[in-house]
Amino acid sequence: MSWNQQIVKVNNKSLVLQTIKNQGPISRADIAQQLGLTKGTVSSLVNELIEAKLCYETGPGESSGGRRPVLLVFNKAAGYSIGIDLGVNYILGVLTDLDGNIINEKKLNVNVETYDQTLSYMKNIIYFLISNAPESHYGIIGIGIGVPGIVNKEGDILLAPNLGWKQIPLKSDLEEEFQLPIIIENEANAGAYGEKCFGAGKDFEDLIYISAGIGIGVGFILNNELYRGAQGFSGEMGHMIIEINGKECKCGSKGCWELYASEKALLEDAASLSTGDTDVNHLELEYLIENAEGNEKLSSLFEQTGYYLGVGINNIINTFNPEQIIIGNRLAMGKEWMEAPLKQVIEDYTLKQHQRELQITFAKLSIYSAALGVSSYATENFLKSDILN
Amino acid sequence: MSWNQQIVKVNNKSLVLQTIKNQGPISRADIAQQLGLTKGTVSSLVNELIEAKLCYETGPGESSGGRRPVLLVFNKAAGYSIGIDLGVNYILGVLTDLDGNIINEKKLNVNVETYDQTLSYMKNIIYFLISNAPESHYGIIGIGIGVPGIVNKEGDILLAPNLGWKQIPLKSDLEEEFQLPIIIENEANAGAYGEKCFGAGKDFEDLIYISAGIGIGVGFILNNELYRGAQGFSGEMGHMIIEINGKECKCGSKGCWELYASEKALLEDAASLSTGDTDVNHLELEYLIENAEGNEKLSSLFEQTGYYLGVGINNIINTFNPEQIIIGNRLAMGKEWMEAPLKQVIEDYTLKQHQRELQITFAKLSIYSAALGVSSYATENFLKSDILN
DNA sequence: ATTCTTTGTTCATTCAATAGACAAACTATG
DNA sequence: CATAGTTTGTCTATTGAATGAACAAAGAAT
Repeated sequence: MSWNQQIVKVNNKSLVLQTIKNQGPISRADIAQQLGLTKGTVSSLVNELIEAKLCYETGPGESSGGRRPVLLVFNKAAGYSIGIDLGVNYILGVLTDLDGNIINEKKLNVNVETYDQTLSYMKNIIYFLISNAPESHYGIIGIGIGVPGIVNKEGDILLAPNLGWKQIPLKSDLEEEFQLPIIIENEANAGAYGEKCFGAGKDFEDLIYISAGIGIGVGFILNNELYRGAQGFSGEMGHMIIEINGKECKCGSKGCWELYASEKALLEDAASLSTGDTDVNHLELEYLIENAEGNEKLSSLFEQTGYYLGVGINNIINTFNPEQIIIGNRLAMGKEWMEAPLKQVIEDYTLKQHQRELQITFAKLSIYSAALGVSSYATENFLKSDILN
Repeated sequence: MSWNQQIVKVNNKSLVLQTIKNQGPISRADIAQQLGLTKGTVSSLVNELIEAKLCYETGPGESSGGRRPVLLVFNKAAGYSIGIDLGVNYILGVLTDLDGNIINEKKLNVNVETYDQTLSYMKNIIYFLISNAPESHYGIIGIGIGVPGIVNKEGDILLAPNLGWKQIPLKSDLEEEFQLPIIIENEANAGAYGEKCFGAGKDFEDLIYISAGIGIGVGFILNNELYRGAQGFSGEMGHMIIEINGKECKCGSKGCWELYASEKALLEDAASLSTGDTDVNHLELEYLIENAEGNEKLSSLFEQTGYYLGVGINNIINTFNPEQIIIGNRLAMGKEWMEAPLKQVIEDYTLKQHQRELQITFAKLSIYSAALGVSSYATENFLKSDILN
């Protein structure tokens, strides 16, 4: 609520740590100048950070005409974080250091069915990652889970249509099992955060991440922070109406964006192409992408999806005026075919002012966006926690 | 950048002032308990606020079993703020005290034409309000202007289609004239802020204000703050595509929301009703509303507009997961006819989770939303400025 | 009349940042 | 190579904002 000296100290210590983390190796003098603190203050804060094993001194740096500086680096191995991407037909777990480097990973290609079954898969992955983690001062500092569904702020999954789940107390189940800080996040939010921290969105403050998979979800980074909405359900833009009286959607509405621009829509259209070869096994996105070259029907299907993606993105841009749009999740694999028609829609339709200084890119972290996002979120929570006291 | 004792003091003083402003009359002891500060700290901060004329002691309050408290009240007359709503066919100016009460107002019903002409109207209104303002310690503390167009963060109007303006340096022109802090804000943002401070949105943290007039603009209050987008152009949702290959829009796109749900759309449809009575003078919203009763063609036109408004609002809700939607500006006058169909669309189409704990209302401040919003914004800037040092 | 509560002030204490002095370590220069 | 100038990092006295405890004033309760 109110402010006092202790809060000042914690905030300044956190700023010093962030500076070392982002710009290290860096000297005390440089930190002081950048943050506008005195050298003495920085010295004492750094000493506490060193004592807490959050950073350490490395060799001396280059002199710039005087005494050589002692360089400080962030101790990325002070602990390890776990991120899980719970997909519809896979579970991907990563163990990362505090800088977000993947140290270990495990992927299970399983179709999610019952919650109990899936929970046990997840626990196995987590136990595997924990038991193979390197020794460290803080050990495992937290676990983040990205989930394709509607998650409230308490960490319950209210609804995950593509998993067929409802009302799942995932956070408390995992807290009970692991006695560690647990973060449950919508998969699009997780992806947005991942790309913001490590991927295409590194240098941007206002970006929108579009998770185009079986369905479409959207994650918002506004003013450098994830925006979750009043109850935590923001970003369900797959159900934005882009065609009044359009196709009927399972959600009860009509003309929803994801009926036109999702992987599911693409696969259904591909099936109805009925080239005689309607073997359902071939109807996988990977297969379609491989075979689009030279197949005009298929490639124009991708172009159509790109067009429809562009329509929704037009709406997003006019709404948010973001600096950057990142297209991620499985459909991003079709970049080669979709990028041109997508950008054409924006150029033709979107308000000109919004197009200046706007970047539209595809995700850089491929399948790791969401897992790295939640892992990094857990790390950030840890670095802003009581360890600074 | 970094933190120190002075910042702590300013923040605490600001908190004390806000507490007095929102909850006054209140005692020093109550403030201390609420903010978690000691009585001594509050005492000394309050004394400085009294010295700065920002609050004063009023009579003693009721005893709760001991010494009677000295009650403090915010000095709403320490200065006055000016808010201007620049409409397409009117200019409304208000002078408010620091609590947002309207002390004086002046409305000009003029059709905006050239910038120079309009600027001179505005200056006249401002001079009128300034010269008739009561004596006060700080005098006029700032001027806010709400503009129906795209405004950048520097206070230039980049584009105001309904005024026919481009690249107008409004802020610097006014600063030069009045030597006062000037705030230029998009009209929808201004309205959102007004309703948040004084109207339907008082107790909400995440709300969306829909300014449905000739065009449609939208203002976002997210986490209690106005969100403006990367460059300040957020909320241009009138150009959200809700019908692929729909009607052509002047913006270059097709199927834009405001082609279906704005006042302009309604008027055009009404004109094409051609009941023989196509006198253009009658084609004013006020006239249509008055005559809708008993006129089925007209009333169903309003219902249709309500339906289309609902479609866009559905998209907004699924996107933002707000606590509240406020429909404002001129179309809000048609509440009687539009509310039911509008809410029906939401009930039928919007994801059920988002509907819980969601309120959809019409603006409470009627034509004053925007003017009060910018005036209040100027006030807030003043109360968080150097006067606290 | 006495005791207990509550309010608001005062003052010594605490603690984080600051400013400035200083030693150590390095560069540049004649 | 000796000297002067720079840069780094530490140390110490000082500043200033919040704290906590004591206390007087004012009222309630008995």
